[in-house]
Amino acid sequence: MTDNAHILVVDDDADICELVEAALTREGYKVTTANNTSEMRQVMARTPINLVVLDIMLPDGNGLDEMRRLSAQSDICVIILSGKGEPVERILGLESGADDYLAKPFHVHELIARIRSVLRRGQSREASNPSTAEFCGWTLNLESRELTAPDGKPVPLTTGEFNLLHILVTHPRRVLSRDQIMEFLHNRTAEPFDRSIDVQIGRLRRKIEPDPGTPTIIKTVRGTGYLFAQEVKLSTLPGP
Amino acid sequence: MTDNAHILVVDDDADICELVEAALTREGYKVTTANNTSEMRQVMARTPINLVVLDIMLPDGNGLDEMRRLSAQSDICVIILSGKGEPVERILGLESGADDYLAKPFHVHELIARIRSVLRRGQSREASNPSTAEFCGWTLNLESRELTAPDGKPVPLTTGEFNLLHILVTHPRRVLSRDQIMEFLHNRTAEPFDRSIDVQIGRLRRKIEPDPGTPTIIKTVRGTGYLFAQEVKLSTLPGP
DNA sequence: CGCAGATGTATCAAATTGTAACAATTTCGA
DNA sequence: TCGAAATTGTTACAATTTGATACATCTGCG
Repeated sequence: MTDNAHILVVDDDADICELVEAALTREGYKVTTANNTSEMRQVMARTPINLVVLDIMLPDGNGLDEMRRLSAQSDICVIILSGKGEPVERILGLESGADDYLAKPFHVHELIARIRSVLRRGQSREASNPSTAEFCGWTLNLESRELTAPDGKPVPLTTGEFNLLHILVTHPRRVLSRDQIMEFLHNRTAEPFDRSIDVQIGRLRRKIEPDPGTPTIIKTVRGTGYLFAQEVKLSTLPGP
Repeated sequence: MTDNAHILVVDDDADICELVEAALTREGYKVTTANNTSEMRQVMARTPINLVVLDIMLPDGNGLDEMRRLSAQSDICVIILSGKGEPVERILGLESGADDYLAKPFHVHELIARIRSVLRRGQSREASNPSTAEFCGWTLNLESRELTAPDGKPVPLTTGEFNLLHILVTHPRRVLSRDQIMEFLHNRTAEPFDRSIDVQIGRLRRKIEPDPGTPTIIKTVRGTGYLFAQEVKLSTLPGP
């Protein structure tokens, strides 16, 4: 499925479409291109697509709305392309349905890497619910609630720290708002001046960031929320 | 057994029932649907069900109470469907005897994957009523009620300690609320300021944890209950 | 620059859990 | 049946975890 995925590239710039199509074809993917929203809709109506690479700045209307509808009902993955200077973070909230994003201009290699990553993630998501999450050498066991450092030593987590990290690693490369996190943890929305999430994020950072002062794993997205910035490998270990 | 499992889908939304039924039937499962709690009860009274997919937001009362009783006594697996915004801990631990949960709206593929996973896991539980449980080198004989340390020495357990360890090892990697434990041990619910479970947990930890100060086998989930964190091998025949 | 809003974080108070000590209860043998 | 020993539940207090608050820092903007 991953090897032979069918990818739809949607961009109004024909040069970009051509370039990306060539590169992805070389990688062994089936590729179709579309230059606007209506073409995209047509293609998707008649062809089973696994992943869409979508420029959000299309001339004929907002592809995002369309996308949201699609990704809500199907298993289609979405990678967003955004113009430079775009408030990327706002687009990448969970509601958007996007799996990853890439800012223009981008290297084709980077896009290919993201596509692989997203497809792999989608596959394992489909496979079953993960029991472990690996990132930057760390391993979080979601069943036994144990965190293991890159050097193999166990790092104790409190209940709240584990729960927070749990949400983050299962939604990597997505900006999670404080409301979303709060809802996930306590089924309530964040009060106007609620800082509890920030404090917990801080405590978690002190345990897993190499330099908590300049975080590289859990990044802050000012005005929006937090982002698990590293790649996560989710896997399902146990099987009789 | 896994291949030909009989699944009961309980949801008040007829569309969802139909959709899920069609998909699961395609997968080769026997499927029955119910639109409310009383229908569910009727079906379960006359049909041997292997797994229940249950919407917790049913109009006619809380199916969870019913469910808890069932799953405590039988081998029925439960997958909860929840509206979004329910905190995971609450669903998977405290409230229910659920094996997994899925937030609405969900992908049918995702549900199928979870069902497979749960049935696979549940199979070993179902296969037998085990006579021994092994974990981290320890062996608990469920018939003779004897506990053997990794070094082969017998460790005496009191009745209460054995019963507590019994429910823990037979529900590994699942958060058990104090209420659930209390119900299992004494057939009553925990009083508001009842600390007896905590004390017993502490006593058990002192006997089996390498370092009772930082438990790795029996973990606390703050605000919810306790969790047997390590893998357990249940077997029917007395261990070698 | 300085301001306003947002985030980082030390500190404290409240809630929850761990545990020692003791009382109540049960078990079991004489 | 009685009583000693073992077990269990209760209570009080210690330790930990968590959320709230206050203030320090940072960021973007004029």
